[in-house]
Amino acid sequence: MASPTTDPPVRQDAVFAALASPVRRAVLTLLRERGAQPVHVIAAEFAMRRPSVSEHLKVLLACGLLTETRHGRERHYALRPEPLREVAAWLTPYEQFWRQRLGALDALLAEDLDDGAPGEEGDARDR
Amino acid sequence: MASPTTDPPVRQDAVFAALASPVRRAVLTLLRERGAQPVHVIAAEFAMRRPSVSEHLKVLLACGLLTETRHGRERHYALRPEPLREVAAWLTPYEQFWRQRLGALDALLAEDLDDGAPGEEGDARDR
DNA sequence: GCAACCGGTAGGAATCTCCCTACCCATGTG
DNA sequence: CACATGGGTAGGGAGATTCCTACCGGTTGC
Repeated sequence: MASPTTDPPVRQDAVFAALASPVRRAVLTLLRERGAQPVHVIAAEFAMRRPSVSEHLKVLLACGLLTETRHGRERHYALRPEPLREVAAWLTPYEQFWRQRLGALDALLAEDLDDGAPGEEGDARDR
Repeated sequence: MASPTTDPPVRQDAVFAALASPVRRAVLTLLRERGAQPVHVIAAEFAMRRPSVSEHLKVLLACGLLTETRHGRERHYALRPEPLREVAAWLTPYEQFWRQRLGALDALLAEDLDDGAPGEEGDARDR
C-alpha cells in the first residue's frame, strides 16, 4: 500500500476512457459549474435511468475524477481535477506541434528528422 | 464530406476514445519524436500483428489524429495535432481548479520543508 | 414503527473493442 | 513474367461497455 504521490501508469488509460463518454464529460462540466451535487440532481440532467448514471459516477470515481461525501442519505459527488492536470501534462510535448503548424512546415521537418534518425531503440512507450 | 473546418461534437468522443489505448498513445509519441513513418516501422515497435496495428492506425486516422501519404507501396503516417489542441481547449476551464488546489498543496509542502523541526506532527495527510 | 426517499448492486441483452488468422490487391525487383 | 514486399480487409472469438429492469440496504419524516 505504498503509493504516496506516484501515479500508476494504468491510470492514464482509465482517465481517457472515462472522458470518452459524453455523459461523463457532461457530469464533470456540471460539477465544475455548480459544485458538488447529490446523485438525484445529476441524474435529472440525463435521459437515462439512475442506475446507469450511478455506473457512470462509479467510473469517474474509480479513475480519481470525483470525490464522494456522505451527507445523511445523500452522497455528494464533487470534481477532483488532478487527473485532468495529468492529461494536460501528457499534452504538453504536443503543444509545439499545433503552435508551429501553419503550413507544410512540419511535414518538411518530419522528413528531415526521418532522414537523420540515429539508432536509439526500444522505448516507444508513453508515460 | 461536408465540414471543411468545423468540428462536429461527435469528434471529441472519438478523440478521447482513441487516446484511451496505450498502443495508440505510443504511436502518437513515436510519430512526434521521429516524424512520419511507414506502417511496418510502426508495427515493429509493438508486440502485436500488423493487421492489429493497422486497425489502430485506422482509428487514429478516423478521428483526425493522423494524416496518410502514399509513397510508392508504402503509406506514411504523420501526426496531426489539431484534435489534441481541441482536447487542450476542453481542459482549459478546469485549469483554475487544479491551480488553486495545487496552490494549497504547494503551501503545505513549503511549510513542511521550511519547518524542518517536527514541532507538531500532522501525519494524517498522506494518501 | 412504517412509508417514502436516496442510491447502490445484480444480472442480462445489445453492442463495441481488440486481438487473431486468412486472404487480397498494389507496387516494386529479379 | 514470377515473386517478394507493403499494407489493407474479412470475419471470428473473448472480453469489456452501456443501457435496462429488478431489488435491497440506509436515512428521514409521520
